[in-house]
Amino acid sequence: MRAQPRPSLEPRKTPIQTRSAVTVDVISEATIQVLLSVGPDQLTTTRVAERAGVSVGTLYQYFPNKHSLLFSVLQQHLNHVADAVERACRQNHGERVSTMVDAVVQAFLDAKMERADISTALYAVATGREETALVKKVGKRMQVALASMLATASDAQFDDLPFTSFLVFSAMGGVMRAILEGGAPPKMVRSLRKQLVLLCRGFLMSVGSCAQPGHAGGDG
Amino acid sequence: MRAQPRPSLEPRKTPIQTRSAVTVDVISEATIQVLLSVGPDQLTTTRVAERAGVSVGTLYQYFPNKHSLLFSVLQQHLNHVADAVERACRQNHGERVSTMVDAVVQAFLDAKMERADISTALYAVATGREETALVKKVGKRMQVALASMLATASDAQFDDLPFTSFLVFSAMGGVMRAILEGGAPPKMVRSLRKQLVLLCRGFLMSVGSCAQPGHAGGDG
Amino acid sequence: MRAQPRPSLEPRKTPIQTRSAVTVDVISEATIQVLLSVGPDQLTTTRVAERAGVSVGTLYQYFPNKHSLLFSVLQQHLNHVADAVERACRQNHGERVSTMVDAVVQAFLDAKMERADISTALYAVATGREETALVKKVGKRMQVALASMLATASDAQFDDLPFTSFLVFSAMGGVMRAILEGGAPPKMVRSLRKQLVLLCRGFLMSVGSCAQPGHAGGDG
Amino acid sequence: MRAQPRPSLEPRKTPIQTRSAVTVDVISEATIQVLLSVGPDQLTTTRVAERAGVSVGTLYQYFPNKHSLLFSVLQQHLNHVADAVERACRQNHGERVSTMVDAVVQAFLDAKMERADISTALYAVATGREETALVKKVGKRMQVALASMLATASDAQFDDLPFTSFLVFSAMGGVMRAILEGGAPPKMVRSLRKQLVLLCRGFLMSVGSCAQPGHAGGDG
DNA sequence: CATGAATGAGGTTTCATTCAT
DNA sequence: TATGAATGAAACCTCATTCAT
Repeated sequence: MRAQPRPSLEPRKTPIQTRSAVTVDVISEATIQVLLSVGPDQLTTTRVAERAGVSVGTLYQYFPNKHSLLFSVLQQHLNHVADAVERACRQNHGERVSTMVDAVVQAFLDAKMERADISTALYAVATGREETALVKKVGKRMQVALASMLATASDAQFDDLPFTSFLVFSAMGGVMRAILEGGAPPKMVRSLRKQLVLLCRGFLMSVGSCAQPGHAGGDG
Repeated sequence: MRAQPRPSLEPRKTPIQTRSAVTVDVISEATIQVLLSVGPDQLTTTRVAERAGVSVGTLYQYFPNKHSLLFSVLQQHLNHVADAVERACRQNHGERVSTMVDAVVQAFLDAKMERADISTALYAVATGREETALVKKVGKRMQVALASMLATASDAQFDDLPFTSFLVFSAMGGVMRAILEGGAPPKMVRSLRKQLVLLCRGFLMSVGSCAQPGHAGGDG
Repeated sequence: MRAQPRPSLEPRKTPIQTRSAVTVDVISEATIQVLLSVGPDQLTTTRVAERAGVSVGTLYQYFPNKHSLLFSVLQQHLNHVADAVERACRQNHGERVSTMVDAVVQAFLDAKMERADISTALYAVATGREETALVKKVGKRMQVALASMLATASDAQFDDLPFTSFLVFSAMGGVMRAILEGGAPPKMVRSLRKQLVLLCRGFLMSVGSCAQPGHAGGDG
Repeated sequence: MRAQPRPSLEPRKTPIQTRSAVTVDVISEATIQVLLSVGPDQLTTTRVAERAGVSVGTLYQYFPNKHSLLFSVLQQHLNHVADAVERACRQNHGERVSTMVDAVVQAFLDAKMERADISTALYAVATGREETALVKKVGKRMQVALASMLATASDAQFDDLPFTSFLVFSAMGGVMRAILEGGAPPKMVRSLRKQLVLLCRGFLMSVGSCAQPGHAGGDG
């Protein structure tokens, strides 16, 4: 039987016991590996199970269907990145824009590069409706975090913070993707960080109005 | 891991006669429609043929396999966009950076928005190895055009033009994608153009060094 | 001309468990039945699976493709026959030519007739390149066995044993085929054996030179 | 539409006009070529038409369906061989067995070797019911011719001429096939003729009773 | 809980045949 | 009469999913 009306995406059992948790991780990791080695079209549940060293049956104990497997891996990765960005934002409230940009770029880049293979593999997964929605949702989280940080900038004010944040993140996202799918030239990452900072800072400078010191701009 | 022959992507017969040419177009258009209505995973050659109002057999007369069908549609679209961008670049050699940015953003945005449905549908297609490679290749074309235009800017110079162009395009691409997949808010497109210009201009100002001090070339 | 991958002919999984082994046999037998009832052109994997009482999927667990299924059945049969002939040859080293001929004809005929239906059905299978090659290879085995037995004949010597054996077997093979495809008249088989013996013996007498002068070996 | 209840095998139009006759021949020859170059499984009507330099439509003007095309080619070849054999038999009534055997072997071998490629290609065609029946029928013709010749042998008499002829031809046929499918070693054909003569003669000597000259021995 | 053989709907693709031009 | 684009039934084969062991 083929996939019917897209049943639940929730993992089947919350792994409380250690063994289960390990199994889930093994399967998730195997998913990435298969994704990278044969691509999303050749990814089959059997193949993932094989690579994970478990039987298909076991895989289906932890994930109700193939879709949920991919979805879960994507979700995990996106959340990981968003968490990092949120943390960075939280820690830089009240700073100057330049500092903020440094911090966010750094956090975003590090989170993505930490497991560049995963980041790369997952682009091919974020294809369906639900995936696109998820990407959007988690993206929103980061945008909100960025926006509320920028609102506290000591040296600038912004008109349309939601849209501005949206632009910053989608631009950064586009660059990341191009880099990762292009097969990240090793040392380019170095200069990448600087350029990304320039890109974001340049933009924020353009759209923000300088705030005179001592004049803590009103609205949030 | 299974070896995949992935046979030729070349169309099977070059449509010389009118009827054939029409058929090919009908099929390509149907592909877009199906992509938009059911998504890439539910896209089947049968469905495409149905939507096109031809038989599967006919589809296979013009495309050797499903993959080549999708590839062809993607290629067409990307080339369309790249052509527009190249044209814009060619026509603005020697101008000031600001003008250049305006022109390129305009061209890119228009080309993408002209058939926003196609642009959107195809994100889900640019997933496999070959597709990614194609995106990269056509992207390169645009970057080269941009770079050689920027090299003639009357009011600025750039250090690493290839990388700079790469960044500009991947940033713009990222924003476009986010907008399109987000379901382009109607009037947002207006402001989008302005913001995109700011984004690119801001970045280029940051990385470029002003050319002739005191000589603010008078443009129209 | 189209390149044909013709992928592996190797069975997909060696059936270790009892259930599997049974399944493989059931499928092989069904293949024969279908071959006999509808002929090779109407033989489809679905039909075979149906007849075997399993699903197509199961069939494909054990045979990577239709071709391998037919090949496997052919191989099994040919080996069965060749084994019988080899055994007969081994057991009659040193005998007189007449005895040898009796033994070989008997073995060959019995092996073929034991499952006359299979023998008959498979003629239609030995059609492609690989099948022809297999027939040739297994034929060679029998010829070698025959040749090395004839070399030890107590009452004759032969010049060109390889070619002689080749002729003996291809002649016998031709007769067998004609009989089987003609729809073996029941009692004809009786006389067939005698005639086949005459055919082979007559030929071997013609090409072989008598060994012991004065001892003109009589008939068996 | 697929082949339905095996419609007529008769060529659609008897080619009275020269042009038609040529076309039919061109198509028949193309069939052989395709058979030899890609094998029976890859033989398609389109492929044959291409090779023949005509359109599929034209092919279907002369042959009602694919089956009839193959059947016709087979028939032509078999008749050609049978004609040669019949002629040889007719011309050697009243001769001695040895002469008869020489003549028949010669005729058979020559007819087969004249277009060894055709002979070889067609083995793969004589697979279905109708083809087998045809082979049998034409074989019968030759057997009858042989039998009625042997009945007039000046130096021997035979018990069961039908069966004897059947054996002679099926043995010869088997050898021919093995030689042709084995890829006829060039000079082997020379010795082949001699061996074939020995084979047949040896057998006929065994089963026939010598007739004393002048003594037209009755039967047992 | 784990296993992996079995399932079968359904996708991709072919190709004999027709018929409008 | 020749053409070859169009047809669509049907073949091959895959793979998500289940369930008896």
